[in-house]
Amino acid sequence: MYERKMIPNLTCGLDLIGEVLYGKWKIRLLWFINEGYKRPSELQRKIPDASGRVLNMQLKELEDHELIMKKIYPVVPPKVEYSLTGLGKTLIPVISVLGEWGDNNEEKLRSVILSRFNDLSGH
Amino acid sequence: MYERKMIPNLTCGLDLIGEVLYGKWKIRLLWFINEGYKRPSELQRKIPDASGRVLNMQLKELEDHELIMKKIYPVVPPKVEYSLTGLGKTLIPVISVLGEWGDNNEEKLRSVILSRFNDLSGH
DNA sequence: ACAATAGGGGAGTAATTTATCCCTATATGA
DNA sequence: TCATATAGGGATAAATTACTCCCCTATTGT
Repeated sequence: MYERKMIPNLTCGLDLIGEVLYGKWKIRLLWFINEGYKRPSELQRKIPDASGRVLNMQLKELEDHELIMKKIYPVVPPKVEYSLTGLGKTLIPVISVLGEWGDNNEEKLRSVILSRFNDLSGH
Repeated sequence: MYERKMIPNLTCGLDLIGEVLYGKWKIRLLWFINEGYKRPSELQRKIPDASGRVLNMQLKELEDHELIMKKIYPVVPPKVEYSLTGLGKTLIPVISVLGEWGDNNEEKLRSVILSRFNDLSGH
């Protein structure tokens, strides 16, 4: 397991939210859990670009940060369900704001993001 | 210069905003530019934990993504001023929402973030 | 006997991001 | 003559994140 070597700055609110949301799939995981996709296999099907291994690691971090809860049913084959904690639920409107800004500026953003790639392949 | 090998997914608004805000110092740079700290040396003084080199690279990406504008004065010693574009300005309320969530949950967040570090050093 | 299902984990590696070190240039002031 | 301020960049190292491969558990169904 990887062990961090640098201790993060936690001087302001932006540092704090950054620390818990930074992670390629975390926002999406929170979103889908909020929409009712609770089981790891369901989340995996919603996010096929990520491996199960990686989703699992990010879910673990979300759990450690107390944004989600994990319920393990003692059955075979195993059954697990995630749900948002109180803290996690308060993050949903924040994620909405992010998504809305992206949606509102979709064309412009897609254009500027992709133009950097075109410039690179040009030489 | 590093050249990306994987093309990002840009399927929804969350992908798009993630692409332009992902970067350790970017949100802070936007925030301080909005507060009126326009020159590279001023920004460097506001963010002493980052090297000038790194800030410069992130400023360049913000500029490529058309969130900020760069004005170069042809004087010696050189003078440069950054300012938010129209698109960049619309991001300020979004960043506010992020910061407020962090501020509102400051104690809780600090606690869960740091407890992971304590657990690690425990063995 | 064997595959399928559901969740998980170790080891190793690839991709990416961030940091460090050391240069460039020019004018001003001591 | 030498340090300072100002903005920047190349090369490389370090840190971090994400991925791939292969393994384990136990039960149900074929």
